[in-house]
Amino acid sequence: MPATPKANRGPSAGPANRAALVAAARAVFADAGYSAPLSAVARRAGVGQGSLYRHFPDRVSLAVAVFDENITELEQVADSPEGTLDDLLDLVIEQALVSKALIDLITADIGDARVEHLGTRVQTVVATILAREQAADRIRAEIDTADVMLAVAMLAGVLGWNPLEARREVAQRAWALFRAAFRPRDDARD
Amino acid sequence: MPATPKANRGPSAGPANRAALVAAARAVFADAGYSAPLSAVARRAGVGQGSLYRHFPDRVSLAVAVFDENITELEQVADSPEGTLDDLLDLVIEQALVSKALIDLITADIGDARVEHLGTRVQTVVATILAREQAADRIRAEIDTADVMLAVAMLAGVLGWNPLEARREVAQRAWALFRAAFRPRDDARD
Amino acid sequence: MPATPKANRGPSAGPANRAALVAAARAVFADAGYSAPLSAVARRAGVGQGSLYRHFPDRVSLAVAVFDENITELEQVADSPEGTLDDLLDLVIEQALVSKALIDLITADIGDARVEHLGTRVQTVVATILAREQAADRIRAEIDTADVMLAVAMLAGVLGWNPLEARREVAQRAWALFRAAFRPRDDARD
Amino acid sequence: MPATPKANRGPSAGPANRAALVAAARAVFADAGYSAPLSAVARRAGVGQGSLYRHFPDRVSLAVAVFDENITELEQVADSPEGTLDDLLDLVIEQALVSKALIDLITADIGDARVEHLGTRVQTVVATILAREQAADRIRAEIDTADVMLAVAMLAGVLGWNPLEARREVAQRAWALFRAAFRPRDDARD
DNA sequence: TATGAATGAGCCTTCATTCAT
DNA sequence: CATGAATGAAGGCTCATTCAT
Repeated sequence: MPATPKANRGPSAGPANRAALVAAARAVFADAGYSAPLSAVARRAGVGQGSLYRHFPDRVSLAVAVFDENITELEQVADSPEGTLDDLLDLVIEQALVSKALIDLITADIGDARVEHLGTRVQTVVATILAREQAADRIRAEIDTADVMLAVAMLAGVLGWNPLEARREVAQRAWALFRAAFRPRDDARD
Repeated sequence: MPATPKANRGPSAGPANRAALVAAARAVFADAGYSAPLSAVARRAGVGQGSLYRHFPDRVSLAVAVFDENITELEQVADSPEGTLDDLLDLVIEQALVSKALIDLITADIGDARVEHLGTRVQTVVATILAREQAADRIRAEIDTADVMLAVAMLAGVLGWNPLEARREVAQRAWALFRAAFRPRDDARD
Repeated sequence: MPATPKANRGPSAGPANRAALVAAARAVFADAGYSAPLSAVARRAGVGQGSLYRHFPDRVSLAVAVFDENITELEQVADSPEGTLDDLLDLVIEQALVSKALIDLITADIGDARVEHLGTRVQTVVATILAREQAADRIRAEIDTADVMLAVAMLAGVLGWNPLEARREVAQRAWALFRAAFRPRDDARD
Repeated sequence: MPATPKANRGPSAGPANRAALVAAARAVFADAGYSAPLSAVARRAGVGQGSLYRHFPDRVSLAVAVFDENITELEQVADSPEGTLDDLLDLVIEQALVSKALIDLITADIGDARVEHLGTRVQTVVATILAREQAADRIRAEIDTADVMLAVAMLAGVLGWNPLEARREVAQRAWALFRAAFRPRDDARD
């Protein structure tokens, strides 16, 4: 005889709720940063706090679910035979807004196994693309995967610190630096 | 309404308290990040909350006091006629732990005039050193201050994300990339 | 980060909590005035601070809930065909303790829409009763609603300033003044 | 060898400081209400906190000093042979802004002996003027000092609750009520 | 299983009061 | 005797987490 347990679509709502939570988290993280209240995520997803906790027991697991989708996109670049480093970076730049939260996630929860798994996947993507670029002699042989990972991380980092309007320009400037650094020695291109 | 005001070393403790607060803030920011509780700073400084607020009315003013010291060190590099970009970067790397919080400060409080003043000072340092390097033909002419600022920012950023043990190596790798990017075209050095 | 969440009687406690909060607020406002700590209200209601804020996001909303009940009582006087100004004033006098806080509320948060709504409701009550009294020729025609509102406000005000024991007498004295002021000119009653 | 104990005009500054504190308190109470921070009073007076506490050990003693001056003005009306109740009320209305804080003082610290002394002085003023008015047959004989005190208190009260712009009108309305209440029965004036 | 209210720890901030100089 | 910094208790508010329904 208590109040009115509003709605309860039952167990069937499970997967739908999960998806709604991930989408809401992506939006909330983008709007309010990685440290936004989790209650805001649940509210935006139209889901109870309890369900949030059931699907994602902690902040990291939620964030990992969000960025899983981002990294899947990156993997598609690697999977496409024509995917270049430029394509990868373009994608990273597009994802920059949410990537800011990704950076925060990585920063805040460096040691977490799930986060490291994310890093490994990115590393695979980078390695694949780098091999392709070096085979085409567009990147000098001395550059290794760690170098490119570092460049990608630094690029994503600065993008996150800059306001939306400045990002395109900052990205171009940074990318020009890295192209110069990666370029074969006798390469005259700019 | 303090029930039992335990002690009061008097106004003479003022300057000492201020210094203790800045030192405590440096340590706390390094340990727990820029968003660490201010109460932890007061506690670590062995100072009442009220005194913290008297000296530094908000988080930014405290952070600015911390980083002021860092930037003063950077300026000494610029002021020394033999100060090179390598010297500057070495210093930034040394400061990296706290610089992480600097980045957070800049990120979080972009619009603040005091923060912008900090940025301007760094920019002056970078411009001075860059001019010296270009005069000595150690950096190609196309590189401008914004490029180097970006490199410094990116370097400081990644260092912050990495665990202490990895920093030296990451710094070397990143710095190698930037040296390659900055190097005059026909320069054969590595 | 609650170390040990002692208890949780569940959502079913909601309505009971709300009622307990209103009752506690009534008591606390009466004891310690309108500016009493809200934490005291939560404590007295036996409810967590968070629940207080969930039910009443700010002090005004809590006060409005308290006074809503008082004004409902006043409205019942207006709704009863035999309700006279004397009845209304009797009620105000009974409510005087809490009415003091009402006055403070009105004083402190004059511009608030919710507070203005409260005022409007009182005004309606007064207008209704005044019309009845004037129809019965017990109050002279020159007196308007604003006059009576003013009298009610002044009465409530002084009552609040006086200690409990003195209130009855003060009320009679004040009411005698207002009766004299409201009385038709040639009325010989006292 | 500590900092620099700025200025210390020595004991001679005592009375001047006291006066400055009272003036500052009047202004601060008017601006920010009776519960304004005492530190604001010291600051506005250009005086150290310690001196404030030396002269006025608590809030009440400071407020009493402020209102002492107000009441002295009221006493001058009583002392002037032509001073009427209208004159008294005019003065109260003029003092209304600060009187709001007076009301708060009386409300908050009812039992305090110093506050009661203030009340006694007002009562004397009222008694003197009332006698004069009744001798001139401008107020009916049944009205006693307590009635007029009550009217003055109620008037001061409402004025305090109303915004500055509305005070003049509210005062007129209230005063019209009281004049009607006080007027000899067969008095046809309005 | 979903819901969403309840809980309470903890942070930020203000201010009365003390006291060394 | 004045100064003004130091102190710390207390109140406002937020939010992660639990749990009855």
